[in-house]
Formats: sequence, C-alpha cells, structure tokens
Amino acid sequence: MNYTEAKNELIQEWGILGSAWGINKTEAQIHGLLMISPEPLSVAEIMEELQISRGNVSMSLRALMDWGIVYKKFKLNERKEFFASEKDVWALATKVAEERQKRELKPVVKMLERIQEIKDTEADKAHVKEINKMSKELLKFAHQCDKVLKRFANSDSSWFFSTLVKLMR
Amino acid sequence: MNYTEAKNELIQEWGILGSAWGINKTEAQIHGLLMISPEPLSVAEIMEELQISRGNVSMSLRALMDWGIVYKKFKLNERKEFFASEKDVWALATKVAEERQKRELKPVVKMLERIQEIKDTEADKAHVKEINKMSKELLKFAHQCDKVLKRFANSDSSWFFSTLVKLMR
DNA sequence: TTAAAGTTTCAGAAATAATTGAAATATATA
DNA sequence: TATATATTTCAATTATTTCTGAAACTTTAA
Repeated sequence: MNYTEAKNELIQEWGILGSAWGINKTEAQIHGLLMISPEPLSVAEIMEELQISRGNVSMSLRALMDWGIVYKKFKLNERKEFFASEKDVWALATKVAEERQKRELKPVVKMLERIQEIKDTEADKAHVKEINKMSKELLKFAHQCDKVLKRFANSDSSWFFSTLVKLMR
Repeated sequence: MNYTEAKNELIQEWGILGSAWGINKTEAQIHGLLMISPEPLSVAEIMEELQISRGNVSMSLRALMDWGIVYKKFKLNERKEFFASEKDVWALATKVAEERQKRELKPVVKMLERIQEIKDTEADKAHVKEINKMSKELLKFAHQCDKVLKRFANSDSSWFFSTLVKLMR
C-alpha cells in the first residue's frame, strides 16, 4: 500500500460513509481530503484532487463550515482562501452530534410535545391510548439523550471513554 | 389537537427524520404508523393509510424487517400477513445502532486497518505522517465506540441512563 | 478608479433514488 | 389438483438530489 492508494481509499470510503448518513458524498470526500492534509488547501487544489467543479467545491465548503468542522485559513502573502478540517476526532464527533441534534432531533421533540395532549372523543380509544403511550416514551428517551449529549459536548474523549469503560466493566 | 392530526404529524415528522439519516421516507413512515398502531396492520391497511403502492409497501416492510424493528404477525383465521413494530424505544435504538455499525461503520474500520501500513519512499513525508496519524486516531475512536455499543446491546435503558447520569453529575 | 484574482450563486443538465403497477411467484383452501 | 388469494419482483416511470459552468459579485492592489 502506497500513499496515493491509501489516500484514495480513505476519501472513497469517507464518501460512502457520508452518503449512508445523509451527508452528501462530495462534502464527505472534501472533508476526508482536508482531514488528512497536513496543510490547508485552496479551492483549486480541492477541485484538482477530487475532479469536481468550482461551484460544487464552494457550496460543499460552505456546508462543511456550517457543520462547524471546516475552517477558513489565510496564508501570508496569499490572496486566496485556504481550508482546513478540525482534526481532533472527539471534537469532530461532538460537533456533528450537536449539530444533528439541533437540526434533526429538535423538530421531532417539538412534534412530540405538540401531540402530548390529544382531545378526541370520536377516535378509537385504543388508538389514542397507543399514540399517547408511544409519544411519551419517545419524548422521555429524547430528553435522556439530550442530557447525555450536553455532558458530551463539554468533556474530552479520554475522560469520557475511560470513565465509561471503567463503569461498564 | 385530535387523534388524526396527531397521527399525521407523527408520521410526517418520522419520515423527515428518516430521510435526514439516510433511511428512505416511506420506510420511516411505515415504521411510524406501525409504532403507534395498537394492532398489527395488513399491507392493504398500510397502502390505504399512506396512499402508496403495494410494491412499495412490500419492499419497505422487507427493509424494516432486515433492520430487525418490524415483525410479521399472524391472526387466527386470517390468510394474509400482518405487521407490527418493536415498541420498546430502547430496543429500537439499540437495534438500529447495531445494524448501522455492522453495515456502515465496519467497512470504514476495515479500510482504516488496511491503510495502517503505508510503505512509500516516494511520497511527501508530511502527507504520509498526517494520514498515518489521522487514521490511527480514527481507528482508536472507532474501537472505543464499538466497545460502548457492545455494552449497550446487552443492557436496558433504565440501567444505562441512570448509571450515566449518576456518573456525569 | 480599474483590472485582475478570487468567490458565490443558481438555472439547467446529469445522475441517483424512489415508486408504481403489472406479471410472476407463492400459498392456502376447497 | 385447481382456484382464489396474497406477496414479491422488477422494468419503466417519476421525483429528488447533486453537480456543472458561466455570469454576477466581491476583494485586493496598482
């Protein structure tokens, strides 16, 4: 295995992983590329490396910056912008978890709260009972996950895992 | 809020959540429907409720059964099949987590293991160093997550959360 | 200013993914 | 076994998402 093969494998696989998790392939690939790059890269370098258009790179970088896992960097005496990825794996994971919670889980929690009080004399009693039970349990679960995530966000990897592993032995 | 409104909101939102996580909308909606249904439903009832084709229902149910969160049920004196969802929220969450780990995380771990040994005298030293460092850290993180997930799978919700919350206070 | 260098936007094209519906297959009952 | 009922499959269609490339916009520096 030489460097180029390894790089391509990683970028490829990172793209597949992204797709499976609802993140578009190009975004994930760009992130993979930046993640293993010792230096920040320019738009032109990313285009060249992944063989994609300027517009795509521009939009994908914006999305990655919105996730909070890619940053703009400036180089002395260079007019153009460079981009670098967060490299701390724990920081990456918590950033993504927080952002997904904000974007995708919160709306569900709001929905669950909205449907907590069903006033309905018409509907089948068993149906009302079941949706009430289920939505209450989902809400409880969501709140518990929230709590754990909050702690997550303020801790570091080594602390988290070591304590968890000790606890679970 | 009456029952029908609540049901529709839940199914709708459950579909959106699914899409954001790479699960197709219809599959998620069917799951939502079964989750709040006090009785197992037939294919015809699902078609009617969600206004989708027989083929779509059939394929989606198979996918949900592959996830391990929907089961076939038989009713006495009924020729056709009925379907029901796992209703325990903790069981749901761990099933999905295990399955995603198997399907999506394992290939990444394999890739990371493959690229652990780069033999390359040609390539830029800094690049090789960076990809080595990054892939080692990702692998370490993945292994730690694996370990936690394994414990997950054999535990129950109340134990997990109560210990975690105690721990994190 | 103005020109050059760089970045963003977005309408249309291309690629992917989801869905339908009808034929093929399977299963139960008389 | 034949027939009616139920389920699965898959080619064709439809819908959605992603990507491109050129124009519009922004920034820097002469």
